[in-house]
Amino acid sequence: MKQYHIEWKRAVATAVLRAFPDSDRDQIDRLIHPETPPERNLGDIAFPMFPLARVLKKSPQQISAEVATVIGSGDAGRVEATGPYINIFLNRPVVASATVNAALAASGRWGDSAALAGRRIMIEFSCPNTNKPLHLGHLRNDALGESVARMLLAAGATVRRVNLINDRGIHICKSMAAYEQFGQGQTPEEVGKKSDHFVGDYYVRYAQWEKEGSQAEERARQMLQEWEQGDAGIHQLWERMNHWAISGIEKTYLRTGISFDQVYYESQTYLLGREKILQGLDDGVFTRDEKGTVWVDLTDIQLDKKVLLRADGTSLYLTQDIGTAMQRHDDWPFDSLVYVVASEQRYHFQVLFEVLRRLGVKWADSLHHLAYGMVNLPEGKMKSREGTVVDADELLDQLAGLAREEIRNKEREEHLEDPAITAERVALGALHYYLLQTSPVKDMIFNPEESLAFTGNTGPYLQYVGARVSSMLRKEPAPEQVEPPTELADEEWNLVFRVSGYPQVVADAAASYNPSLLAGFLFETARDFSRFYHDHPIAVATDPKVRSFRLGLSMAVMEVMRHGLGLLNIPFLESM
RNA sequence: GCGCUCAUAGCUCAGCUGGAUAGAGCACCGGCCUUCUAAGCCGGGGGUCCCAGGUUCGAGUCCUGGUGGGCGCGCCA
Repeated sequence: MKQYHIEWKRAVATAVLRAFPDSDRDQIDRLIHPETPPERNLGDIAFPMFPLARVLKKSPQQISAEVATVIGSGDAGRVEATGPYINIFLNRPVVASATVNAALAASGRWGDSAALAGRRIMIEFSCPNTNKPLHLGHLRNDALGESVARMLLAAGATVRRVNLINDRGIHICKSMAAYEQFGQGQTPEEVGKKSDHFVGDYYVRYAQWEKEGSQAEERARQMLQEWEQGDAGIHQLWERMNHWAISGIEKTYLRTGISFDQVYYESQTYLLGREKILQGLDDGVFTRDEKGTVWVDLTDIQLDKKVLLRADGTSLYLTQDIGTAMQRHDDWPFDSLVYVVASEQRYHFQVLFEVLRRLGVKWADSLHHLAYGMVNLPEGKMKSREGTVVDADELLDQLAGLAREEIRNKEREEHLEDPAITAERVALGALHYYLLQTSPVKDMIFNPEESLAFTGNTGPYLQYVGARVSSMLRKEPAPEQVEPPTELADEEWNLVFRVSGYPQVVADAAASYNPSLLAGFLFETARDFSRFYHDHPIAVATDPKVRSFRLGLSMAVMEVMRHGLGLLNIPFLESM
């Protein structure tokens, strides 16, 4: 649709110049912008004339009337002055066939663009701890990271997904200490438990143990020291339990369609950064106090004083992040690095980026923190201590179970190759749509009942529309290309608009790292199609020319749905 | 206390760079399956867009100041 906007803006600007020969072309260009009229019967593209009123010293109504007369209507479209607006009615049959044919010719790639071509973008997300399984918060992080990565790819960028596994530190030692104390050498296989949950149970057990006495904390701290000193026995235990945790988490990734191009481990990166800080100290960017602690003073930009290195020379979270950022840029020089991390860490990233800037890192301004809000429950915050944390695997099981039941209730089992697989995909669609429909910056309330609903503005609704189109096109395949129809109903024209505007929506959503823009667009597209499907015969239309066009249009819509759902990591279903 | 962030229908959320009567889903009420999958479609009620100023031809959208919620302000990560 963008092309039509540009074409018509040019036409309107030219007409303004002709109607008002004294006006300035550049100024006119700046003052007019294409918009979409609130209602279809007002036109397809609108140009408000308010901004011109001042420079042309005439009322917007007069201007639009005069300009509309100058442009006149032609094959490309009809022009109408409505009050202060110039409204354009496009030539529906011409635009419709051009749009549908472009989408069909793209053979599954309609929506891809070169908007971010040539840009190398690294995106970090997930970053789990190896002491417990993934929970609902991780699912939002993963959904966002994966979806943004896919959108960036579609917009033409070269993308590298990275994960940073938090596999060391006192919290990891806690589950290790509890296992040492109570585990009796058992393995997840022996007790028949998913291995990350097995590890997580000991993390929970540790909390109990800690309440019972002071031994627990002492042992955990001691363990951390032993680990850092390279104690063989502790490292063996550490590796064993990390393996359980990570392999379990990877199963969840596999199940939810999450993947990475490179995985970093904190145990291998936590020492990085120290040298860079010392370098900065030499360069006078940082200061060292009498105790030997290295500081950075950011009070001049309204931030705080922060410690970069402890007096004993050991690193902190911040130190480590400085190191990993540099390491990553060495590993894979990027134009931009996006960190998908909860918004509670905003301050940390401000400091991190500023410290890198002061270290003279040229690409410091290319770093971006994609901060997303918390996931809360209707009754309030998730609290691990109160056991209200929603476990990722359990949630997926629950969703899949309900989807399975729904399939049974609708008597769809005999229509499906494997109802269990379909149920799993519906569950994933419900979850990902639910998590991505809200703007990332906002906190969201995860209402379990609502997330399990399969009607209305939900992932399964989008999947259902896709399945119905697929089913129809299986019975009556679409033509490879369509002829301009003699006329178009509003329901068809709405869909042409959707198909036409889709690549721009993907590019915008990618550039703003915001999958919710795409989610909203796909829902509206699905709704428009449902209405079209309800109101007009498609495969069963009697007029072969009408049938052919509608099948082509349906195919184009299906391509949009398939492509778009893919970007949201929602399985497209041929049948459900 | 300081900083960041959010505030739109009973509930959950949209509202693109300020533009024509503020939208959706859920819930509630009422219609539509001998017809391409009813996980659907259509209709109805329901809103001082937190408050007060300001900028503008025009503000849910931008600015300032409040109010309320969330988060942050560790030599934790």
